[in-house]
Amino acid sequence: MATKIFIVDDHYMVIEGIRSILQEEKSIEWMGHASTAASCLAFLQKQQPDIILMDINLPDMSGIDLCKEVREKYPSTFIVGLSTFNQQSFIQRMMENGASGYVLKNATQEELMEAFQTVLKGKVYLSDDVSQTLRKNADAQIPVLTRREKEVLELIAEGLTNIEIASRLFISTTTVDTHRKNLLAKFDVRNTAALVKYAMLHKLI
Amino acid sequence: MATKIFIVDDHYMVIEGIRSILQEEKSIEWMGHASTAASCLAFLQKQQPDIILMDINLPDMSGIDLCKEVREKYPSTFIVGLSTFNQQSFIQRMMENGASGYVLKNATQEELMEAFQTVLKGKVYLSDDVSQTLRKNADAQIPVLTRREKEVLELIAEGLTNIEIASRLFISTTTVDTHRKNLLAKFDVRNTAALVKYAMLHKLI
DNA sequence: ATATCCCTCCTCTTTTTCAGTGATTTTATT
DNA sequence: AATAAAATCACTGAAAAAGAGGAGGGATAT
Repeated sequence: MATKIFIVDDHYMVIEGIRSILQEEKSIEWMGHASTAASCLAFLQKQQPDIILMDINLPDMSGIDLCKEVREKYPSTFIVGLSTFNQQSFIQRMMENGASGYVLKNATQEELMEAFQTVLKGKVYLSDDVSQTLRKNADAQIPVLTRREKEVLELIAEGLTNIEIASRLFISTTTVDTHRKNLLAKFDVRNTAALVKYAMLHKLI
Repeated sequence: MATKIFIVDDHYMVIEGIRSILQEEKSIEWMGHASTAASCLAFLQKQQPDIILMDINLPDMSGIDLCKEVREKYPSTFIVGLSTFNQQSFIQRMMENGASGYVLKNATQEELMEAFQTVLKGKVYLSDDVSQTLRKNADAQIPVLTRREKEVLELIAEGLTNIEIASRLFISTTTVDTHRKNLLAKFDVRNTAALVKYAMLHKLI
């Protein structure tokens, strides 16, 4: 039985590329593609592929969040993350949300096929570059932020002062200050500038 | 005579996608592709295509800088920027550096062909989404930074204080402060946090 | 029930940034 | 050689953030 593959990516060129790569593979059944998270979810209500190749940058929802939702609703469908970004923060969060693999958009046909075979066995597939990135930054785990910390972080990055943030969130300025200090500690940085850079780098804001 | 096309992009899937899209076009001659700026420049020493489709994210050099270099050395070759990012900062800087067009990676075959035809006539082609983005942010031009301002900005984002930056650059702290103030003014922001966010957003650091 | 995490609030001191003005010297550019 | 742009330095005062420490209440999970 052929493996049913579905793609979620908003770039026509990438879709065409994958289609062209998989065309001659007899063991693959191309089920189609979606360019938004919404249309992906709509498709899944009718049919379930074996594997979804999922871009992490989608117009309506983050692929990272979509991954979580799909895994919860359709646990029998495996998800392989697909991205141009070889960054541990993305990979880590994608895997945390139930992805079975992660490949980059420069993956070859062989890599892609190997990823599918590995994932179907219930194992995890990471391309060489990706697993290298993970190993390299094994110590530098991205910190997990609380709901409040995220809110404060976003307002900080927008340029608001503690006083302004406090009045926006209806809390005391000292509380905002505490959150700020916790953020600095979690990210292991010395000041706001480095904090914002770090957060932007890992797409936390 | 067929139009000679060359692609610079480090993503195999995108290359395959474009090749597949252009395959049936008789008017197009596919000259090949490069996945790094270096191999692109090496190729150009031997052959000159009519149009280069150039990704702005390359492993060894920014496509924006590569664009400038190629335009200076080979003025008869037109360049069309290619990116997933529909951001005015990228588009603007690409065009400033001599690109004749800018298309997104979700461009259709028709758009691509239209882009080529327009560019060959010496005109500028921007896909609908892109020109819309430019119009929308016509007022919010990204500021041009001086060499020193860039240096200071980078050190600020790394979390250094004025005193540290001063000693790193062998200048007075008041000078650093002046650069800092100029940066805030140019970006029209109130503090470091917003400055760093803005700079990261537009990939200036 | 008790341990843990999150959110909340407080004081005090030191350091850094922000705002406003003004000015001199280099370095390009025409 | 003239002009413009960039880089350099300085002073003052106000505002904000960073550093250190302590503390209580509420939710949740084991």
